Amino acid sequence: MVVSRERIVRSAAKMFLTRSYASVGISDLCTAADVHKGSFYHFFASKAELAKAVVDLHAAEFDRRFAEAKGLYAVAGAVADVQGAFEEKFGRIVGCPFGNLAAELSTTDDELRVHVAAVFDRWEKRLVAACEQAPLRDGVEPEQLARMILAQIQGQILIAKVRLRPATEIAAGIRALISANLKEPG
Amino acid sequence: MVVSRERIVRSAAKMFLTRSYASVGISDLCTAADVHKGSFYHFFASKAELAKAVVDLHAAEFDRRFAEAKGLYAVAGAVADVQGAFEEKFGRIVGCPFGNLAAELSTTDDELRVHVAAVFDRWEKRLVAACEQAPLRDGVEPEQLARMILAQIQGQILIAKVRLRPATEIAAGIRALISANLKEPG
DNA sequence: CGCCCTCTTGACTGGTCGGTCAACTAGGTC
DNA sequence: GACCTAGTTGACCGACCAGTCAAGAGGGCG
Repeated sequence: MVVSRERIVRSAAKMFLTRSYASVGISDLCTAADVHKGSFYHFFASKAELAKAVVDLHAAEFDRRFAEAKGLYAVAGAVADVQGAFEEKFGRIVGCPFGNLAAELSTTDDELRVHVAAVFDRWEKRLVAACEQAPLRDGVEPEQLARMILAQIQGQILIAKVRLRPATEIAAGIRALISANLKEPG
Repeated sequence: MVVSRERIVRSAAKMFLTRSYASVGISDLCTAADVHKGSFYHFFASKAELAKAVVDLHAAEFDRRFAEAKGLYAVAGAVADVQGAFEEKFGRIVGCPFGNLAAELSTTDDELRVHVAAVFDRWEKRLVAACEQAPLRDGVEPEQLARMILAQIQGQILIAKVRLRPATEIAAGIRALISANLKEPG
């Protein structure tokens, strides 16, 4: 059934977020997903392949949320919503699913690195589009601002994770960056 | 001798940067540091203790660099210098030593998380001081801007690592953030 | 019924992991 | 010389790791 594969990916997504990639063993994972080892390797050639599938799962979820968000501030809101949902589910900020995996694996698993890079590229493109439609202050380039917003999102999330700060603080930082670059801070 | 302990920490710092914490085994490490396992455990109670020592090593290096940097733009320059040095040494952006370890371990090793959080706190305090002496645009709070700069640094480094971009791009993002919040962009 | 195919089961493997240990060396001190 | 301490050596440990595999279950289809 499709169900088993999905259970595996969803369990992995949860466990990679609350622990880390390396600290989750295939056996742990199979127990959590109520699946046996052989089944796991029926669906995935390796643990690394699973990581890519987890990225795809999160990317699909993010795509859905971002499609609804119109305007720069809505992007900040979408990030805050997602992080807030994680916070509620896990009791703390657990980091960005992409950023976490990228930070841990991008030096050792180039395929995953490229996979995450593609997510960031798509994300940035959408930000550029939103920037182009916003009333930016003179001299502010949409591409430059989009990259700054993406970095701000990743940085705020990482710092909130390390400091155990609430998701609301993440959103505040992103909004402040946006308003600093608009003609009429809204 | 003191030399052995130092060789271990320096090797670990290098290997954690170019690979990751989990992917470096104690045996790998001992080989690289030309030390035997027993010696390692003479100096460190566990691998986790080593991680803290590595953070301390990097923190000392950063403190030295930052002490010289006067003014907000100098901070951006200091970050660029450090990342540029890593880039030259390793042939690519390998990430922030603190951010990398924090991202990988802060959910599973609370002591390390606190250790890195302290580094960020000190770093931020210095940024606040620099912001207070800078001609900020009206309505910009030094504390808020300092947190944004810290997040921008971490985010830019992480994204550069994932995308394999040069260190110069990191500096550009940080400088753009600063100039967007100054009265007279320099 | 027999055949195929997808999915499942769980025992198994070889290797690596972090960590332990008892024996040893080398200086310093009295 | 006797003793202490700091550092070194490398064999050793049990646990766990990612990954394998042969056997089977069960549904669809002729």
